[in-house]
Amino acid sequence: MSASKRDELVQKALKAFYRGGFHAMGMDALAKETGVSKTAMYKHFRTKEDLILAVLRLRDEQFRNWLIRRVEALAESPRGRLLAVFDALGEWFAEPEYRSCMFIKASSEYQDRAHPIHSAAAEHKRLLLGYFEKLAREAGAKEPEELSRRILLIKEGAIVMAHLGDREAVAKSARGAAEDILAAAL
Amino acid sequence: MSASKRDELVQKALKAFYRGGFHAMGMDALAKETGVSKTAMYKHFRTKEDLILAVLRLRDEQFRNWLIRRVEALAESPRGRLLAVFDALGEWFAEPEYRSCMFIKASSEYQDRAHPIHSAAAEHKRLLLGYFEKLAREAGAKEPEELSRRILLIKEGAIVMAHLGDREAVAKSARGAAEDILAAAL
DNA sequence: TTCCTAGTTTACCGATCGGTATAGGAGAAC
DNA sequence: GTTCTCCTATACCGATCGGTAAACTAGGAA
Repeated sequence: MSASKRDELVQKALKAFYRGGFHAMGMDALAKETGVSKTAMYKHFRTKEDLILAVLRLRDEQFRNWLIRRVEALAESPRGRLLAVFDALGEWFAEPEYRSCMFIKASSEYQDRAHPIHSAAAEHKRLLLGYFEKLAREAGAKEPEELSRRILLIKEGAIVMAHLGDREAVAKSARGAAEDILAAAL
Repeated sequence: MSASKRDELVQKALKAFYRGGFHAMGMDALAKETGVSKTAMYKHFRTKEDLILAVLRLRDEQFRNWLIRRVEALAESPRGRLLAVFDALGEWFAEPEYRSCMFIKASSEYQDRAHPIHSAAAEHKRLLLGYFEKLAREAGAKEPEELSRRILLIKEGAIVMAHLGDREAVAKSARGAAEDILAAAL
């Protein structure tokens, strides 16, 4: 089992599902887009669902690594980093390929809370919340748990609205909202 | 063309699409769920897309009417009403049938900004923004446009997170975040 | 050389997709 | 009673769905 080919498939499938949606992207179309034959895909993954779960695992790792790296490059203090989250988001929104959050879309298409895909989406948000909570604690917040929930709320709202409206204005408003919330919480 | 039968179809289709998703809910399954024959459905709507657009029009009207009615019942002052938005949301989240926002899901499945379904979702958010802006203006906000954007941001974030995590905690945090933002904006 | 592995192409499976055609039934209007 | 409207049920269309079977090829190891 060539691990590199498998990873290549997951990476290309990630892009394809991100652009096309999970139900709308069929396995035949996926084979054509990735350049990997259907037979090979089913050698690596028993079902489409398994492939999607692998895609989500990759995306979770990819996104959180990117966000943390970016935030740490943009600001030094914990407080500055909580705000830098929204500068990083602004950069993401400015990419022409931006199409909302893969996990929000996954939970939209697989709504049952018991479904593994829905759970994977929830887990991603939980991990993000953990990072924000760490920053909030370092920043000396009175209630770091509550502050991190509010930061996450604004982040998710920004992602949704950036997909539907003026992306630049959304990033700015989100940062402004975060400033107000930080001012009240520290 | 019996208008009442048509409306009945749209109402039942709304529930079916809300539970099942747009791509996942096929026209045969829809006929079974609504009790309306496929032939009759295609007498009223030329395509599935047309039916979905009618569903979204109904949902927009339904949701905004409900929200405005609820907000006006919960508080008298414009400031209080901006906060009551999140009490109303909390009531919505508590319903067992709650499954996120139909328009967020629509824009997740139809991502192209030029697609009529995506546009309908964007329009719904624009109308909500208008309502919040009116309240912000009445409340005497320095920048009502900016304040309304921030309120909408928190509302959308709350809807997403309520779909993925602890709904009660989300509603509370959203209200708290809105309080901070109102305090800074008025 | 021989064998195994990892991948390919092509074709196929039953089911479902969105959409249509046909025939007929129930009820109101004339 | 007849016609028109609105609906039904059933069957069908070609295309695509997720998934599988079979035969083949290229490369590396024994």
